[in-house]
Amino acid sequence: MQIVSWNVNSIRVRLEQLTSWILQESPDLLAIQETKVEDKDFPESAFQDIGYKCFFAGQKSYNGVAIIVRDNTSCYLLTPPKFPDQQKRFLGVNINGVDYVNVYVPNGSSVGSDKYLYKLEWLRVFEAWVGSRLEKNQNMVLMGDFNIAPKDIDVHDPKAWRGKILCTDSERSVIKNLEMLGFTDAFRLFNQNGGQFSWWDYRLNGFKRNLGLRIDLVLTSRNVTTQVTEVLIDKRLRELSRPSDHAMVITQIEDLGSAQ
DNA sequence: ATGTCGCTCGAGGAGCGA
Repeated sequence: MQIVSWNVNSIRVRLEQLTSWILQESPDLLAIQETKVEDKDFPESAFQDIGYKCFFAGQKSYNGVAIIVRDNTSCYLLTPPKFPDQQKRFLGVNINGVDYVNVYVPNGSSVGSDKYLYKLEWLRVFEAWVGSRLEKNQNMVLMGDFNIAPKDIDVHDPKAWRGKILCTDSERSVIKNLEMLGFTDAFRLFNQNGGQFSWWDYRLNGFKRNLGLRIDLVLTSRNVTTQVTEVLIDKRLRELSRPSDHAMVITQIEDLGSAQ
């Protein structure tokens, strides 16, 4: 099972990049964030034309998530948590007994702002949902744009970012709490190096200078972690003209015998 | 270094969010 997380930053602008990539790589599942499109305008047929089907939860202008799978994939949608409002940031499916949960965690703007408080509240609801869901199903993959750099090694300039948005102890404690539930930051199973980022600001020529953060994560539950064989950050689409500001995270998971 | 994108509203460019 090859699964991909990508913050597309407008699926309409990046549609050609995305469908071309799918045709080349034939992934099994894509979790897409920041589609920025209402459901009635989601470009569903572009994926149907290449043999994939879509689930999507969108809104005008902001946010929006989608899960794209092969059209013969047998799956059902998960019931989302009760979040504080209607922003479209969560979409989960179950395939062969494994939950794939796609999240676009609020950015939080700046520490202390209303948006920051909303982010922490949203994360509290999410964390509680994960805890209760785990009691029913121990096979879980949490993936998406978490808008949290888990550790200083995930930040190009930890001193400059210390205590700033995406790097506060309050945000990072959410990752630690999920780890206490048994989840693992799968990328770090295979790569302990610094300088490994998934997002670079469009400004300041951030990508070419590798001024990035690793905020796009795949967190696997204990049962799944043992089956993960590879996690890569694929920067190829970030190198194209008119790129998203995020790179893809690609994860390979072997079959889960116990999950069937 | 207020830097760059994408979106909306509405018809040109300001304002918002990231």
